[in-house]
Amino acid sequence: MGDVVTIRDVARLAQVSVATVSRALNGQQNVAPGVRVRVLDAARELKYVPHHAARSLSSRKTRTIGLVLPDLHGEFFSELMRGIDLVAREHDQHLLVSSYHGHPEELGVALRAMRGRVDGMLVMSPFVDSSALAQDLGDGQHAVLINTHLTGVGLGTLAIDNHGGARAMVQHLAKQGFRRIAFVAGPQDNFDADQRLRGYRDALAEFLPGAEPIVLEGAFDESSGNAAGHAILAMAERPDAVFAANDMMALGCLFAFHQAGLRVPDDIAVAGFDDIPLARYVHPSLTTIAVDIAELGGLALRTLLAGREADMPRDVRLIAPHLVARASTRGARRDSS
Amino acid sequence: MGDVVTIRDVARLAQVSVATVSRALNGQQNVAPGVRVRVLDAARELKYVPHHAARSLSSRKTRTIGLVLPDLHGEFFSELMRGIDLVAREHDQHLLVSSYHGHPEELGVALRAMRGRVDGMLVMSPFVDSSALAQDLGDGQHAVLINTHLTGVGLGTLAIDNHGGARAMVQHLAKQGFRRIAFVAGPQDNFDADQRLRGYRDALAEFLPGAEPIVLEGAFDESSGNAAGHAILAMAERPDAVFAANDMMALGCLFAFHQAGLRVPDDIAVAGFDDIPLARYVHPSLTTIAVDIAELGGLALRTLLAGREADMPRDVRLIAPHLVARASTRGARRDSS
DNA sequence: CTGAAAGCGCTAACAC
DNA sequence: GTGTTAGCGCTTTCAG
Repeated sequence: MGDVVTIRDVARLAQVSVATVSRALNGQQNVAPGVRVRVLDAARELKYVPHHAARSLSSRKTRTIGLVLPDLHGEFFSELMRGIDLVAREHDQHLLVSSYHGHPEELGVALRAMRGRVDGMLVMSPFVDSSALAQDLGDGQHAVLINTHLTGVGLGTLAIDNHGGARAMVQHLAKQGFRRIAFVAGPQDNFDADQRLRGYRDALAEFLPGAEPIVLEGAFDESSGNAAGHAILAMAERPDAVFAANDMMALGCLFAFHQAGLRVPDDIAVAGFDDIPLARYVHPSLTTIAVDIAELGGLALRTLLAGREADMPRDVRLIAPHLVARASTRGARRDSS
Repeated sequence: MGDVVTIRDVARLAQVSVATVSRALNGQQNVAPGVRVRVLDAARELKYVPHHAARSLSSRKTRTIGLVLPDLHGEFFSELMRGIDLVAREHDQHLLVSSYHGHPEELGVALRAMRGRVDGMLVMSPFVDSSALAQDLGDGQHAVLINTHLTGVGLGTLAIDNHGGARAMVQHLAKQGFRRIAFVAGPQDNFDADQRLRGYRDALAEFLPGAEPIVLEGAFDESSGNAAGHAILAMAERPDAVFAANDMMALGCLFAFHQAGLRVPDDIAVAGFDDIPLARYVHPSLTTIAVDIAELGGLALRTLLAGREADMPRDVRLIAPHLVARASTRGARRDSS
């Protein structure tokens, strides 16, 4: 147990009081230059490191921010964390990570467990109904929501513009000459999935008035996408393009069509959403909507950090994704508009 | 600022002393049943949540473990964290995550910053020379190393058996009938890369005695793999198989060969290491060595947690990876041995 | 500029 | 069983 060296030891060695040590170490101005040097030397010699719990108990600051996520699976969260970590480091903040493992009912526990450990938190709750969140966030906790649908609680929110992204994709497909565009939806209780579906419907009405929406169920994973692909193959009047609510499902479709001997995009076009790394490597490469997830995370933290000084922006800020046109939707016709 | 409710408020409402509140809330036995109920009710009514910093200052426990990583990029770290998080939750531990962004010199800072914040830490330092680590870990800090080469400091280590994995791959290639097996190495200062190279050399001597090692430089990324692929294409006496030290480089090779019109595996076989998700989706699907990263992380945490009670195992425990044979190394001949 | 001292909110002896 | 009290290691008035 070598970690017994406290501020007192430093004070003794430097022949000053603990108060002076504290001031010197925290870079305050009212310390005589010579004394400061003595303190710093003593601290270095003893390898003194301030004890965090003590410091945060008395200063009421933790210099750490909490990150409450639904899960830790996959590339989305790793990218999100990376973006957050970059900004955290910039502001010398630590990151306390917690996942509630897809169980919304554990979200409250996770949030409460952060009391006294963090100065603020970033919370993500991708469920359509996040109202339970409001209670656990009720008190003066600083928080910013990520991709979470919860308004009227005075919290800032950063989210991906799913509606706009889906709209851009439908527009692209229409421009490429596709006329019967099917949509493979995501989980019903997922807010992102819901917005993408709405974007599809709205854009269809806008760019292909008269075209009927063709919506298939899906669950954001490859196998449900594959199933949707087979369902499409079995349709009497087959669509000429499929837009899946995320890339994994689009890949599932792609494989279903491959197996059936269809050529993509000649026989049928396929598009996804997210731009996962795989998207550019499959054959044909997948047209999709790219989201800068790291930016989403970084911006969320910046919002949180800024909110502690000024008033927190209470609005929903949307991150605009962009279309990445690849081979899987290369158009039959070339009507430019 | 609703978080002003302290243990005192609960004590007052429940008409007991703070000590009793503490005991009741911490589930100690010496509390009268009726009193316990009163305390619990009061706590619930006031929405009391213990203040972490205060608790850990006085109890000298933080119930959190630190995770110090070289980076947060990509699937390896996300899987590692997922495995760790699973075990952490099991033991009701929080996770403080910190990355030193590939700068070994910042590792010490990261480690020191954890003082008083964690009960122990999981540290990963993939550099061949991790000796600087020893100093910053010198005191009685509980720690377990992950994929880190540092012996003699009395710390447990969990690592992937890179040597064994590379050996298994060479054996597989030899069994498939390949005779001139080239190796695309990883960064020189990376410990995993170094061990994989050794495994290749040793296995070559073992399974194909007389065959000369053919080693190309690489940097663990796709472009260096691609460059190595082109270098191989330019060789007078071309190898019939390429084993890259990781999957991304193997993919780079694959694309180089595709571009050159070579057929894999008929003209040349390609193999990687890691089994990233992409590996099964490329064409031809990539033979590789699969590592259960989540298990690596989970086991590391278990080791850390166990070490606090019993004596920490000071040895290096190796996680055995396994061969995943796919299309990219389908053999020309069928000599079984 | 510096020191003494009062807490921060909680746990853990130690009494009763 | 329960209350009193002394810290945990640090920051922060408040004097000087």
